[in-house]
This record gives sequence, structure tokens and C-alpha cells, in this order.
Amino acid sequence: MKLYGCWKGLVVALMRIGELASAAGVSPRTVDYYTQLGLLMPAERTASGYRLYAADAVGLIAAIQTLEQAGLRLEAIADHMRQTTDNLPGSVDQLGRTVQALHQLANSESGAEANAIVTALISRAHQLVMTAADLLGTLPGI
Amino acid sequence: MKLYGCWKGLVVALMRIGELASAAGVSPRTVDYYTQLGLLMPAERTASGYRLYAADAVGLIAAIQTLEQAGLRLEAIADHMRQTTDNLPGSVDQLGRTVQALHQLANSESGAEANAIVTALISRAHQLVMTAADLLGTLPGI
DNA sequence: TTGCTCCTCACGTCACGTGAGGTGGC
DNA sequence: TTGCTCCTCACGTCACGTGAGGTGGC
Repeated sequence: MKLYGCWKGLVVALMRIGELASAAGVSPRTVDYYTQLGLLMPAERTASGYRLYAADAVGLIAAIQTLEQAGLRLEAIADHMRQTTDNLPGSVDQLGRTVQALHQLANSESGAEANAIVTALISRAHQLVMTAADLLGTLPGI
Repeated sequence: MKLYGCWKGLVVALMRIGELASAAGVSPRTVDYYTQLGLLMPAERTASGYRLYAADAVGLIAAIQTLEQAGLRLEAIADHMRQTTDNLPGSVDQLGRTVQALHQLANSESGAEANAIVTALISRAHQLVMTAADLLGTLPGI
């Protein structure tokens, strides 16, 4: 039986945990776990307690796993998803300014080991920014 | 007895594991562990196998712990320290270009959840870049 | 002799799941 | 009745140490 519910003001098809899990390619247990951590929110619950998820949960699971592979902790991801103050262009600008400041510092001479360590950080930051660009490019409307 | 050895072409004072550990504020066991992972390299070993570390190991331990707190895995740090191809100004430039590319993407409209997720990545990248700037500013000659 | 170091084996803790079991809805 | 879901307790794995024990150098 196809289930429908109201999510973000629209009538949409809703999925039970098993359907979501198989659509996302993970186990129901994992969906359960993510839900418990607050990474996923069921759009609603049936009277008997079954969780019903909106279709965008599939993309959300993929994105969560991308962030995990990028080294973010699930708790940190959950924290961010709870914040409603997100301002993407603003934070990209801010990052850009910090990178410019670093640019000045990076051209002063330093010890080889300091360079290796700082380069490790920069390379990690670069990897994260590329992941961000990938997500924005390939998942513009999660 | 003060120990001396040759490290990077200079005659320098060398420390045994206990001295290094107390100078760095960690346990000898932790120095042992870092050494085993290849994060620290003794400048030399005595005939009987005692490890002798150069003074820069103190700053290195501090830097390693900064990177750990920034979420890098010890294995990833070790990988980077093994690489001799580090080019800090080059990697900062590369990061700057990627951030510029992201800037374009960030101003196209996207779903709120995509924004939250991408903002999580950017905020993490920002944190790493600030840590890098701190390290360069405060530890210019590790 | 005392305190230090070496090395190794094993245990502790935390994050991230995963298995299993008893329950009730579909 | 069958397969699904709920919830909970406990176990498994991996990263990162840490403790302890037997050894030999200082």
C-alpha cells in the first residue's frame, strides 16, 4: 500500500524504514541508528509508531555517508543539521578570506617540518572543499 | 649525562624518551607509540637500542596533537610526513582556486538540506585552515 | 641497586555500527 | 500466518592509546 503524507507543505509519497533502506542501499538497522542520532527525521509516524520518511531521505543518507568518508563525526553532522543559521555563500566567503590570509603567511620561510604539517592540513581542507563542490554540483536539490 | 649527536648536519643535544616525554608533556608510552607509527623518528639509536630524539621532536609532538584535535588520523599524519614533495605556497594557491570555484556554485540556488551539509564541510575546512594559520603564525620554525 | 629503556601482549575507551530477541501492527 | 517494524541490550571492529611484565643497559 502506497503511503502519502504532508511534508514541507506538499503531499508526497512516504516510505517505511525497509523501503528507505533498500532505496539508499543500507540496512534498516543503519537507518534506525541514523534516526536515533537525529541525522534523519521521519516526516511523520503512524499511530502505531512506524516511522515514515520522505523521499529526500535517500539523498540525505548518501550525503551523510559522503561526509563520514570526509572524516566528519556523525555527531558533528547532526549538530550542523540542527542549525538553521546556515549561510552557504557567507561561509564560502569567510573561508576565502582566511585562505588569503594564509597565503601571506605561507610565503614567509618556515621549517620543513612545519611546512609538512601545515600542508597536511591544507590538503585535508582542499579535499573537503572539493567534496563540497561535488555535492553542490551533483546534488543541487537534495 | 648530556648526549650529543649529529642531526641534519649540526651537532645537537639529544634526548632519551623520558626526557622528550616530560618536555612535551606526554607519557613515554605515547612517545613510544608515535615512534612506532612513524610520526616521530629518533635522530639516532645508541648501540644498545635506546632512542635518541632531537629537540625539534617536542614541537612536533605539539603539532601532531593539534592535527589530531583537528580530526586527522595518526596514519594520515604519518603519510604526510613521509612525503617530501610538500609545497606549501602551491597547495594554498590550489585551495584558493577551488574555493573560488565553489563560490560560483554556492550562489546558485539549492535545497536547504544540501546547504546545511555543504556548510558543514565548509565550516570544517575553515577550521582546518585557521589551525594551519595558527601553526604557521605561532610555530614558524618548528 | 635504582631508575631508565626496550619490546610485546593485552586491556580500556570511544565511535560506529550490527545481531538478536521479544513485541505488536499489517 | 508471514514479513515488517518497534525498541533495547549486547556484541564486534577499529583507532588510539595505556598498563604491565620480563629484559637489559646506565
